[in-house]
Amino acid sequence: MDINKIDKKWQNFWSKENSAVKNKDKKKKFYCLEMFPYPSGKIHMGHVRNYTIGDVLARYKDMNGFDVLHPMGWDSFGMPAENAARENKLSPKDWTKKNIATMKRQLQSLGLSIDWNLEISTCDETYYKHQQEIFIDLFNKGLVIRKETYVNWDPVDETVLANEQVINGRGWRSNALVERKKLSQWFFNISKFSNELLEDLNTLTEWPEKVKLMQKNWIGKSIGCEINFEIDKKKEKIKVFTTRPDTIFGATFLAISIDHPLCRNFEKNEKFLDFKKKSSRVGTTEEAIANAEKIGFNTNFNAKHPFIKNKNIPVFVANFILMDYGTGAIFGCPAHDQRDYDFAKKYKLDIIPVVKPENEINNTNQAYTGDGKIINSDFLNNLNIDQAKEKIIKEIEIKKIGNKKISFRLKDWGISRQRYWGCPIPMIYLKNGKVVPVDKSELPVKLPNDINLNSKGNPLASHPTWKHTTFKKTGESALRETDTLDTFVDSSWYFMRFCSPKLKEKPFDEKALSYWMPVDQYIGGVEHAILHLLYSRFFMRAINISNNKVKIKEPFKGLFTQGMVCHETYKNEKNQWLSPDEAKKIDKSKIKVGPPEAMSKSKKNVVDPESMIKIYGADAIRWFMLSDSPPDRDIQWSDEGVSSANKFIKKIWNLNQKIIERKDVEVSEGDEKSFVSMFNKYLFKISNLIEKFHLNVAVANFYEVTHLINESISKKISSRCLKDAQVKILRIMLPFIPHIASECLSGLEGEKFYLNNNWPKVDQSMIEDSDVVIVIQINGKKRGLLSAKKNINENEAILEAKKIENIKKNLINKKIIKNIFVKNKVINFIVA
RNA sequence: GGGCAAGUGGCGGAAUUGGUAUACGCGCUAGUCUUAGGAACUAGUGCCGCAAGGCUUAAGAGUUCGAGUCUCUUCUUGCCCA
Repeated sequence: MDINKIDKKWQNFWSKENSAVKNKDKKKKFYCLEMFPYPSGKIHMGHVRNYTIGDVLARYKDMNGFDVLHPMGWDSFGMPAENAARENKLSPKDWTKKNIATMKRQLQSLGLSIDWNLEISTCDETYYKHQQEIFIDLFNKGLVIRKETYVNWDPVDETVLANEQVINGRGWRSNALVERKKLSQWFFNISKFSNELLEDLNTLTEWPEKVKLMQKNWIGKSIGCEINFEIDKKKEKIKVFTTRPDTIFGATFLAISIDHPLCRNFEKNEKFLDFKKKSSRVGTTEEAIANAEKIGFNTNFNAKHPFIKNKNIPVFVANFILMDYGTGAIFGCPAHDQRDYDFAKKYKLDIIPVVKPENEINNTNQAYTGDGKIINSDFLNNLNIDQAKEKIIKEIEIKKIGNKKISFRLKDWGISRQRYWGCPIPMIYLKNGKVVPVDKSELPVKLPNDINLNSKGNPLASHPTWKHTTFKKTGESALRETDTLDTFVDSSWYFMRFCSPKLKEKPFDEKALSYWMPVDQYIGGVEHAILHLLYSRFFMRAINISNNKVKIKEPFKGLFTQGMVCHETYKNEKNQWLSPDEAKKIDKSKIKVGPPEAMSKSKKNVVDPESMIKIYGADAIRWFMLSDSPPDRDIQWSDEGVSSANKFIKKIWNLNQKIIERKDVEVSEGDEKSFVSMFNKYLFKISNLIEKFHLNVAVANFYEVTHLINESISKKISSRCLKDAQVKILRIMLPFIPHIASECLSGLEGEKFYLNNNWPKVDQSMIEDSDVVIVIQINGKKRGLLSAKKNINENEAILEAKKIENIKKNLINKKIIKNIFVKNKVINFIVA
């Protein structure tokens, strides 16, 4: 058996006979989608796992009579192409093309049931042209806005980073310390949908709770209120946002952001400028701010406490207040907020407790943020926190000094990137200062090929001619926007494009879209739980607004997040990482073995899928990926595991040969019947397991059923019956190990086996048992088993149970107080 | 610091509604065949014990005739947020 030959044979067959293999009478559509890869060079084991899981489902649904859409594409814009291009002297386009060719070949060598006719690539003009159209549509609907904001500036990559691209104050790719910079940027108005995106999570019943919770926290709805504080010496008021208005009587200071308008008063104040410098060194992430030392600048203004007569509280500028959260100002209640507490301690401000904990023991070295009764608060006293919030908001509204306010953590999505290898933003700047969309007839705005990637900053901006254009309507000269779109935009609608990937006139055909969408099962890594999925949910809604023929709101009906592929890590005596291959060659005593971690190039604990496929064949790799762990948990790569998968593949083949060659034997009706019964139970069980994504358990049952058939070869069972079973089991194994299953099936049934590749039907009459095994317990401990007719009644069962030797023995000299009888399951004798 | 998961043999992991804990795979042990074995096959393999038997799902309590599964407390690990 030449595994590589078999792999090739069937892969060729599938690519040629694609439509013939597909099911003929379709009942219902099924859109099976795995997250498309970034073409970084080669596929890795994570891809193998992701796409194998998806392939099992796609093939399973196909065999069950669904009209299956199972496409693949490339998320092919992005910075690595630029970096690699600089190093390799290949243009980003050529580098990307080369990688796609390699990875496509590798994916095809896995035998995936992907319809490659639908392939798309986000860096193709034919794709990004439509993205530019969508951008303009959204702009015209007011969903694209331009605003000046503070951004996270990555000084190494010279680009703007989204908050989520900043990890521990550093750029996610460059690892450079991120700076604050004020820039004019394009934004998608995602915050407009905050509440909807939050509320509609409830409709996503086929999403993991974990992911929904992460999205919920990310959107971060908080109910609070705004309060206007009067300032002495000044006419204007300070508007404060708080989620804890119930603690207003504990307010002992106001704190405003460095970017707050009131700070203009100190633009020439040396002390303030000094303070500003100090605090800009702290990052912009919430985490960095929370961990940084709290420092402040005393404005010497005083604010009037709105509920306590003649009480004034000082106004500080503080480094832990962000202008783009709430109103950029808060009232500080040190007793019940840790940041305020730290600040108050430092500047010796009053700390007035207003919430009394239910269970005493108030640690006075920190703020108390738990539940309790309100104290020291005039008309709020004795209320609990929720009651107090409600009452104080009412009071504030009556006094007309503020109002209830719902605020969200979710910010608008900044999409401008100062990069070359991305979708050009189709906007132009007119001489009169207006910014208008490019005329749709002029799309796509193409990326130039002659580009100098070694220029500082944005290569498109430094291109000599590219940005010069004319405004079609008037013919006047104009300048192009030189920023490109965040690549998250590319992946926010690719699943819509797959519904009509070749369509030239528009991004998608509405009919095709409403037929295929939503994606029935989306499969990918949990690392995209927040951003990609949230952005896609936003896009679907935005397109609902720009195109009234589209009615679908949620793009992904079902979501499955698979675990990572892990491997032990190895270090040599010099503390350098070693690859598994290198580690094998070195004396074991000289190697430090670390715990399994996600495969990563930096730790060198990677295994190359292509070389594994060459050695073991695609099926063995697929089988191993599915067998060792539940799909949603991490899996640990092991050589033993793959080699045992390989053994199993060989065993299947050998078994198949035995069945083909088996002569007819004397048949025992009883043997055959019990075989068929057991076999049908497996069929039933395995189908259920696949539906529930318990693929590793399905694999375990495949082992069992294979053993069953193997053992039955020497029994008095007709060859016709065994062959029938073998055909059925190969059919249901086909989604897992399609090459060897097809090879064996064609051996059993001839080349045309695929014309009838429906999922085998379970013979329900064969899985109903006439006998059951009842567990006999004494005082809850198992003491015996009773085989009996199904539905045996209590009296009879107890009589039979007492005849069992071990039960008799254990009941000697004991008084039975009570019998517990659960039909077909258990008898429990309670004895004194 | 907060939220959410999870904790079952030497390892990966099974276990409809509470009803035979440890399926299946790896590893290990012994044997058969072989010039050889990192091949194949057969048998065994949770722990303690010679055995009878007892114990066992992170630890401890609780509910129940009966708990891996439900409740509470503690510990540990992972993820997300701060």
